[in-house]
Amino acid sequence: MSQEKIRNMDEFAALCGISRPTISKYFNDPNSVRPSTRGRIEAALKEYDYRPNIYAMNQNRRLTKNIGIVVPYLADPFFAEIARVIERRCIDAGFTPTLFSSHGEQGLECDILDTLRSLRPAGVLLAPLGRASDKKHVEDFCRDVPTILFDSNIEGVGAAFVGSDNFSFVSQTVEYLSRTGSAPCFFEMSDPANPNANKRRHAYLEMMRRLNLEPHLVKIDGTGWGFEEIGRAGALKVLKEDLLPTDTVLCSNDRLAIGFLSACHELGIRVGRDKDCTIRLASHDDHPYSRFTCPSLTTAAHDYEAVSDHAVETLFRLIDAGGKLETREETLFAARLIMRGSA
Amino acid sequence: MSQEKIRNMDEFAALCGISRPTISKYFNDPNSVRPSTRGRIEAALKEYDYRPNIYAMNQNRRLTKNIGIVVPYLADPFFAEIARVIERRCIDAGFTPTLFSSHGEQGLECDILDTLRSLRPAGVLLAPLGRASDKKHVEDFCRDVPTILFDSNIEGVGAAFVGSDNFSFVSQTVEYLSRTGSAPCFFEMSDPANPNANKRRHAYLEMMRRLNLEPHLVKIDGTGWGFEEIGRAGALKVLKEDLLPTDTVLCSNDRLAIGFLSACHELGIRVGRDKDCTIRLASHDDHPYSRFTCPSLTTAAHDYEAVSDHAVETLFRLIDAGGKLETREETLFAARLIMRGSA
DNA sequence: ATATATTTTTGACGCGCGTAAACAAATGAA
DNA sequence: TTCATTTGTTTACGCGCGTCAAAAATATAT
Repeated sequence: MSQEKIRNMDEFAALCGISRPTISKYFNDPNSVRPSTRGRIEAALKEYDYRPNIYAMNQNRRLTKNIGIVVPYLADPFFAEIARVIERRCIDAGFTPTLFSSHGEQGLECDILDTLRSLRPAGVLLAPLGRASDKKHVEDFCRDVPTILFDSNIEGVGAAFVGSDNFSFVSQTVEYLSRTGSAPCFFEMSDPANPNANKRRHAYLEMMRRLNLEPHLVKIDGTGWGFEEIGRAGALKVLKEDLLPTDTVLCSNDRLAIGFLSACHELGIRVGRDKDCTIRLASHDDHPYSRFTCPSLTTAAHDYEAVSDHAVETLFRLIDAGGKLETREETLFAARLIMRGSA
Repeated sequence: MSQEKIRNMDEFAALCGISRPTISKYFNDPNSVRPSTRGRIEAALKEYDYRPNIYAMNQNRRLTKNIGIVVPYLADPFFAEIARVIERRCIDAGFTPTLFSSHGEQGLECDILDTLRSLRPAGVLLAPLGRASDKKHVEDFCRDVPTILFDSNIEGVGAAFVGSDNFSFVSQTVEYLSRTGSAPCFFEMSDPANPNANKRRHAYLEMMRRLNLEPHLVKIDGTGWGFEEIGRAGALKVLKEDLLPTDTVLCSNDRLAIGFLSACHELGIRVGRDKDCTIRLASHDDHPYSRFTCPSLTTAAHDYEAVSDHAVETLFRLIDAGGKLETREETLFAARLIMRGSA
């Protein structure tokens, strides 16, 4: 490789023996130039390893090749994992994804959207905070920037929503638990941040009604995104004060369940299907750690692949369509029940 | 707020009744203009909510206000957490951090560094993959871009290294375990990706030597970043084949320990300090989930705050100094022993 | 070989802002 | 008031690239 540094596209074009506009065209879409010239450019590219200045590119392009990915809480491995898959797909499609985490804070989510707006991205994949979101702010943003919501829906906001079908999650766990033992109570935060939590509660109530069973909601206190600790503290209280209406517990999500298991262990309560167990516990999400809990967690799994794939594909369609879809699409993917040791 | 959209700094300057260069100066450093003019600018800013075009800014600035943060594996809550803290510090200091995850892949780490190079960041905080890194590539990068390494050191690369003192971790756990029961064997991957793992092994051997105890290394197979599964599989094998030389196990890191606990539960082996427990287990890192395992994990904790703070402060010093430090600094922070249920 | 379609070149302008120099105005102390 | 100092204005240029129109070169079909 030659050592001389190339300052700009003009110099590189001169070294190629090709005009600058053609080089520019190549970088916008390598297939838009004749194969023979493409070959010459790529040969020179190997030789001199030139890269166009992104800032100059993005300043003049009407639309950048950037894609924003926003998740509510990156320290949650669930989001870390889904972000990883989405990131990869964007890169493979020739885009430049940038990852942001709202860290559970409304102010930060707003800041991120403002920053994102000035990045003029081709599109954005946004998993909003949910109830903690500044709804108007998100709405305004989505009006200006082609955005797909995922994981957590805000009615009417964004060009499309891609997520999981909460009823599918809960119906499977409730059905399984009821069929194989006693019916579950539903363990959740009294004031959940995520709208999925509300959908899951409704699904639980609906399923119990269909099965002609009496529903029991066990609501625990706590705010923020430290779900494990909230679940642990709530479970300790409920268990100590003997407030559990059934011996079968269905947690709204896995992170609460992880806390619940911790509390059980602390109190010497055995969880699982075995004879010496007094509690059965199941949950939702198939959190990356749920297979390593003690006992491993019976849960309903997101179809990670399907959600990420479809979210990304919808975004690409949206971008191709110029930022507008005829109608707002909502796509929900079914859950898959994963039976493990806890129930 | 007025509705007319402002296209550029010229228009905004006209609306302020102030010249464009002064506006430009303000955005580079609000304190560089007289308080009275600053007030007028900020008043107009509220009125018209103008934001300068980042691309045009960065194209012309000799140095951008961007800071790159690179971690080896974002789905590991340990890195997610440390990235969160660092991100916040950068924002508060007026920089624009961008987060990247190498996802455990050498190729991706190289790509990220290339991308980062063309972003012309003011500085980079890099936690390299470690042994899986393309050392030459990282070295080349660090020569061109002001970079602080953290978490995982590469000798002589980057302007400084900030991390934890592995000897401090291991000495405390080994001392504690030996004093309160039998001496531990050391449970680790036979081919660990992270250089910290090697330092920890050496520290274990050294501590055992000092205490006049016989060391035992238990090495398990596995590659990649799925440490929990590797730890679980390894522990299953070791436990089933009765290869454990002692009843006290010290894991190289918490994620392996989480897998180990999972295996123990599967085999009906009780872990902890109680009379009916047959194994004591301790580890290192104070992983965010280690307090929720069953039993909760006795571990040596990173001083997250100190590491992130010092890494960021060193980077700011580096940036102020124009990208070069007189000598390469290495700062290590001591661990704090956290006694929980597992040992 | 000729006509037609495709690709490339040339030349030029614009994007929005950084920055420098020379000058004007405001400030503050003597 | 006067002079020195800070702060702001004016003017002008440059950054690296997108993009357009017209002309030239090349490829494909007849």
